[in-house]
Amino acid sequence: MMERAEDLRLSLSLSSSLAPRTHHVAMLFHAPAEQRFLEMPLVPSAKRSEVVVAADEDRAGLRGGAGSDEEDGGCGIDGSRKKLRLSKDQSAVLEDSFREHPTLNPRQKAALAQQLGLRPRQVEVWFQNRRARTKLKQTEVDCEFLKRCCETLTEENRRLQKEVQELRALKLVSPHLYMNMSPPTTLTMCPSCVRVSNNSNSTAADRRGVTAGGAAEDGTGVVCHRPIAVRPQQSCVTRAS
DNA sequence: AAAACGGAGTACTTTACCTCA
DNA sequence: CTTGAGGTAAAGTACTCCGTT
Repeated sequence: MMERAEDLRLSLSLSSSLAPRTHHVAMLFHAPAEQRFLEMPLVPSAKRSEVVVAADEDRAGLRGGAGSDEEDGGCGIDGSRKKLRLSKDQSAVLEDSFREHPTLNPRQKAALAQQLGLRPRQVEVWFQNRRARTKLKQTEVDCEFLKRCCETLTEENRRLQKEVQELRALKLVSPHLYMNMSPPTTLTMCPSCVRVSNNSNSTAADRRGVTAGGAAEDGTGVVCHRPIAVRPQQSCVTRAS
């Protein structure tokens, strides 16, 4: 399906490196390459129908030089809008150019239009739509990333809840053992808790930071699951090695 | 400094065409 | 072979932002 071919063409990687470009495009523009867009490997649209390709080639043959914005509105005799399909070559050149700079100045637009035998307006529209597609893809990638973050935090939360429950049970069963046990080492220190953990006068229970309720209060009313192994520079969710 | 204006960009929509069941 | 649904890309429209006058 066309969708899958498009997906390949638009597939985003988090690499910031740029793929090698063809020379004819690089020579067209003198502005420095903008690298804020992600790499999008070019994969030829394999499933394009023969009919369309033939039509594209016909059109490419017919269109000689650059058209103007006024000429050939792309409408049929009855006023209906005729849909333009860009040829593979045209798309490839536009893609290369897009990787070079996702926005065009008027000179670049005119040069591209002339090179491809398109109207400047068509080049402009292609870039607008291309930016929209890139943004959409990036949004999907971001969404996936946040989903994974959410799953990780949910799992971490589950684990911590379980740990609290186990400690509560242990305290009920054998308080003496509980007070003398060495602290679990699965959590690192939350920076906001350093003040409390550095108190040298604190008791073992204080250092453990777990009250009868399973959590400690720092005097401000804020419940704080206190440190176990202190690492001030790391966040609460960082796992000790 | 504020208003008017134009150019360029984005968001959203429409339309034509393609693929597939 | 035909048809309808769903998807995609090209193009249209409305709006915002920003620099200039």
